[in-house]
Amino acid sequence: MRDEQHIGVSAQLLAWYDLHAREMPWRVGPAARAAGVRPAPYRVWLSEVMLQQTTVAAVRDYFRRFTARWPTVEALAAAPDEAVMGEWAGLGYYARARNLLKCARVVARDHGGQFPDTYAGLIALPGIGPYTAAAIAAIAFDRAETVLDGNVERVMARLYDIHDALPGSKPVLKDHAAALTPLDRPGDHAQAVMDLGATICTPKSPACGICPLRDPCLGRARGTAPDLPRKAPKKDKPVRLGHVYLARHADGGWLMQRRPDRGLLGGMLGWPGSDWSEAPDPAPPFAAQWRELAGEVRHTFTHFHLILRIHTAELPDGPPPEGLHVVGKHAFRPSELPTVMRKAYDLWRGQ
DNA sequence: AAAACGTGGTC
DNA sequence: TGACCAAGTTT
Repeated sequence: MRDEQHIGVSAQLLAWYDLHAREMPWRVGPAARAAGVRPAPYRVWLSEVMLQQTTVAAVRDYFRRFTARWPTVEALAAAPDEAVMGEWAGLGYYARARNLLKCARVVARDHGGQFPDTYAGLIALPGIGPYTAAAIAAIAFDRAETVLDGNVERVMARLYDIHDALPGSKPVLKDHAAALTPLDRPGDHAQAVMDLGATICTPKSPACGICPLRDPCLGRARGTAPDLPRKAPKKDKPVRLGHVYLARHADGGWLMQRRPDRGLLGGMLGWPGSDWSEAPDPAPPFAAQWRELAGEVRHTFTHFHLILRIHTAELPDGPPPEGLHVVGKHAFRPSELPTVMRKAYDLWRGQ
């Protein structure tokens, strides 16, 4: 339900956004927006997928490189898998890149290169969940859908002083967010709430003094805002060990492995090696005098810490072992490796 | 429904 | 310096 209180809050928010919206490569400027220009659905989709669990600062350059290399969804759909995975390297959550390509190919093949313009049509596509479907529908197609991301959850929990912990409180927070969603400019409203959460209503030490919603905010009035939203405690991360093997040919090529299309770092290029566990068996890809580098790579994934030992040897002539291939000196680009694999290469380079 | 799934910045 | 956190989705 939407009453005068909600209308007042969303008006405040839009007024603030018109003055303080941050420049982003996927946004259209205020003047063009006022003239009714909407961002291309392809660009909205690409940016929203990149922004899943990822900061604006990290996404900017990736977005620019992707749109320069693949300006349309048809161009992206026609790209080889390895090119897209290589361009995504370093951004993390690589299932996003695999689903991005799947989605582009469905849109190109089954929808004539046009993204569906409804929540229901969008959420049926790979890699598009409730948040992203609502975001694209609102921002690209001006539909009055309500987005619920981490920012919106935090802003709603504080604005209405909701003490129930996430994720159980999601439905209540969504109801509040929906009541605020205007029929006019729903896309700008969605981006306004998220910008507010990212710049003013921050997780720690929110800037309530300069917040456009300081008057109606219950959390601020009651002093609870900085401690909201409550969340279930996180589990601690176990430590796992692993070995990787950097085999370099005299001509400068490297022995590498394309990881299987599912699971950790799925679809990405990497070094052959052991499994990652409490007590991994060393697993050199061929028999040789392997030399263990001094030092180690430490890397933290979402759910475990990894300590990686790096081994190196010269790669002999002849066909590579089963499942592996040689990446030539000029084809090898560290920037196309996931970060943990690039760290292993950096350690080798520094020896 | 809970767990898997990356990374870099921040305090 | 290590925990927390970011414009979530999939299984």
